[in-house]
Amino acid sequence: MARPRTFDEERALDAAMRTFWEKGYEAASTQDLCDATGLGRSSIYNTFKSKQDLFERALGRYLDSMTTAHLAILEDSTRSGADRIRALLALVVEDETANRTGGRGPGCLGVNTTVEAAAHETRAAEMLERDTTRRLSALRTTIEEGRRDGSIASARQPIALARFVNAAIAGMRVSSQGGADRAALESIAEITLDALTR
Amino acid sequence: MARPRTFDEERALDAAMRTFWEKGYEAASTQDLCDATGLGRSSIYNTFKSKQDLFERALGRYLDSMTTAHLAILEDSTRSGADRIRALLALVVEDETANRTGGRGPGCLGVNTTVEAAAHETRAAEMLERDTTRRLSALRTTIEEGRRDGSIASARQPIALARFVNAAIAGMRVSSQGGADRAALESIAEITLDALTR
DNA sequence: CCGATTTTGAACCGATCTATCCAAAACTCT
DNA sequence: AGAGTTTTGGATAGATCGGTTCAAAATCGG
Repeated sequence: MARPRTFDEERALDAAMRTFWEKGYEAASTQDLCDATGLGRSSIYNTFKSKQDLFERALGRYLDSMTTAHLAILEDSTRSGADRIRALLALVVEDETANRTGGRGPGCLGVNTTVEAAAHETRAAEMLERDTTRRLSALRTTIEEGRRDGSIASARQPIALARFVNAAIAGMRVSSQGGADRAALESIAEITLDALTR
Repeated sequence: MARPRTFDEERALDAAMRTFWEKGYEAASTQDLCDATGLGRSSIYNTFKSKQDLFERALGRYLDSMTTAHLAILEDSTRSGADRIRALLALVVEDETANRTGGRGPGCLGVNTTVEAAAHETRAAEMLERDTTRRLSALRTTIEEGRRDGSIASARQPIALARFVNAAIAGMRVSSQGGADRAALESIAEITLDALTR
C-alpha cells in the first residue's frame, strides 16, 4: 500500500491528553502538542482533523478510563453500598494527591473542561453530559443497593444522593487544586459519607 | 492640570470582570476587553499595567464582593448556625440559576480561576488562597456557634466541616456548569446540610 | 487664550496562533 | 525494480495575540 506510520496513535493521544490536562484547552498550543507527542504538525493534522478534534478524542479517552475505573468500584457487589462509595472517594483522594508531586497538580480533566470549555465547545459539553449521566446512573444504583443492605440510612431520593456524591467529588477536586492537602480531602470524604450513612 | 477621563474606572473593571468570567482568562482577548469596556487599547493600558494586572484587579473585585456577601450571611447572629449555612447554600443556588438565562452560565469566577489559572498565575493563586482562608475561618466560626446553639449535631471537627461546606459549594457550582438545574442544586444543598445537622 | 499635561484612537510591532502546502522520503504491491 | 500511495518535516500563510507608539484632541491652571 504505502508508507506506514512510525508512531503509535494511542501513545500520541495519551501525550496530547496529558498536555491538555496540564495546560487546559486554550493554553495548550499546537507546538506544545507537537513537543509532547514527538510528532510533526503534518502528522498531527493528518491523523486528527484539528486541535479541537484532537482535544475531543483526548477528552473521550480520559473520561472513559476515569469513569470505567469508578464504575468498577461502584459495581463491586462483594462490598456494601456505603463501602463502595467510600472506596470511590478514597480513589479520588488518591488521584488528586498522586497527580501532585510537590506543587499542585492538574486536577481532573473532566472538571477542568466543564469549567473552562463546556460553554463554547458543544461537542465536549455533550461528552461530559453523557459521562455525567453514566456516573449518576451507577451512583444511584449503588445507593439503592446500599439502602437495601442497610449501609445507607439516608431517606433522601437515591438520585439526589447520587448528584450529591458527584458534586462532592467535583468539590474535592476543586479543593485540591485550591491547595487542600490529603488530610483535608480525607476529612471531606468522611463527612460526605456521613450524609449518606447517618 | 490635564484632560480628564471620559470613563468610570469601576464600571470598566466590572465589564472586564464579566468578560473574564464568561470567557476565562486565556480566551478573553484584549480586543474582547476593549469591546466589553468600550475603551480603546490605550485607555486600558494607560489605566492598567497589563491584561494580567487587569485580570487580577477584576478577580479581587469579584472575590471581595462575593465573599463579603457570604460573610454577611454567616455573621448574622439572629439565626442559628445551621440556618446561616442553609441561607448561604440558598444564595449559591440563587447565584447559579440567576447567572444562567436559558443556557448555562459563567459559573463562579473564583472556581473558574482555581481550575484554569491557579497553576500558572501566582498572584491569582495567592488571592484565591487568602479568600479561601477568609471563607473557611467564617465557616468554622459559624459551625462552632451552631454546635453551641444545638443546630449542628455533627461531632466532626469544625474546621473539617468548614472545608466540607466550602467543597460542597464548589461542587454545586461545577454541577451547575455541568447542566444541573435548580431542583438538583437545591437537593444537593439539603443533603449537604444533612451531614451537619444529623 | 495659551502652554502644560493627560487621554484617546488608530496605526503599528514582533511574536505566536492554528492550519495548510509541498516536495522529499519511505513503504507496499505488482 | 518501478508505480503508486502515504507519511513526514519544514516552510509558509493569514489571522490574531498582547503591547507600544504617536499625534491629535481635550482639558486644566495661569
